[in-house]
Amino acid sequence: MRESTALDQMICFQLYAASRAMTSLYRPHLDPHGLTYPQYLVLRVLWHDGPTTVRDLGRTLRLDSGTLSPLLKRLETQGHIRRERGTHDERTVVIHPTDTGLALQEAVGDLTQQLVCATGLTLDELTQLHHLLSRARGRATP
Amino acid sequence: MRESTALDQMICFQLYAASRAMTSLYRPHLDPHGLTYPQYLVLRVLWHDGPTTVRDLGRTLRLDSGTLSPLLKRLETQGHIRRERGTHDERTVVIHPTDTGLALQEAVGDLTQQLVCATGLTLDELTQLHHLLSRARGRATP
DNA sequence: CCCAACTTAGTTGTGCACAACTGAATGGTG
DNA sequence: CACCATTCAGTTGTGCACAACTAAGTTGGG
Repeated sequence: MRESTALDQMICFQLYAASRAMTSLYRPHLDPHGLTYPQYLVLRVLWHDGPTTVRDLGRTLRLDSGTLSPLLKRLETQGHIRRERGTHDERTVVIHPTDTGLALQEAVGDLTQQLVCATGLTLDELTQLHHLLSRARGRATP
Repeated sequence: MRESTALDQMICFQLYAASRAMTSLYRPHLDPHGLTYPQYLVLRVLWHDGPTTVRDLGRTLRLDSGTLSPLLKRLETQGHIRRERGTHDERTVVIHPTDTGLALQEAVGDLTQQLVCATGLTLDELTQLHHLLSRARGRATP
């Protein structure tokens, strides 16, 4: 454990490392279902909000079409989602979860609880962390 | 600003989004020097510690050789580093910063200060955030 | 009505991350 | 000494991220 480097003082590196570490905690739970973490995030939005445009997925997850388009193509190939042109705006594409896509919600289960435990932080600390991250991100992404 | 989704409750998503947002704050400062954020992290280690093995870079940054090898090849092509076989252990490769690599330290300057300000968090909050991230990451990466 | 500015989704190209693997070097054990 | 598990750097293949671009659709001002 090397704590002497100036790196360790850098919030950005901490975020970078913590984000990858947390994602790697999700991997063993998602891999069996053939999902990646970003794919899981897309499905979570669909589970929660129902059919959603690519545009709104991008707004919610802060990802652009350059990232989402190929990701959605893979989810479509796997049979988890279905694309549909918008009716009153032909530019938009509405992403619909399929039955198998909806079934994944039960199959994957609630990972949040387990992974929150894996960090070993108390509920208070997690709330604090959540709050600080929201504030930091709020400024960074106008 | 949509705060109603269950996503917003997820620490992991917050980390994921905050990490990308912070990295994007570094980008305009690093782009002019032809550096990416991970390349900048490698150089920071070299500036601080001097010549370092690929193995130790990986330990410090939590990256494996699959990520570092091509990254280091690009830094070498740019003339910022130099590779050298270890003397008493022929398996290791020691990464040396070149003169131009060292010169980048002055050229890039101290970004931490500016970017810490960009988040709009107080010093206390940043210290808290640093502490919480260290703790969360400590458990996640044994 | 018309067209220029904008929005939307997709493509292309580059550079991470990471799993799985390769091959060379090392070091301990019989 | 011989052998074998381990370590180290690198390669291969897949899937994000993101900049820059394209093409189709929409919209508002003249």
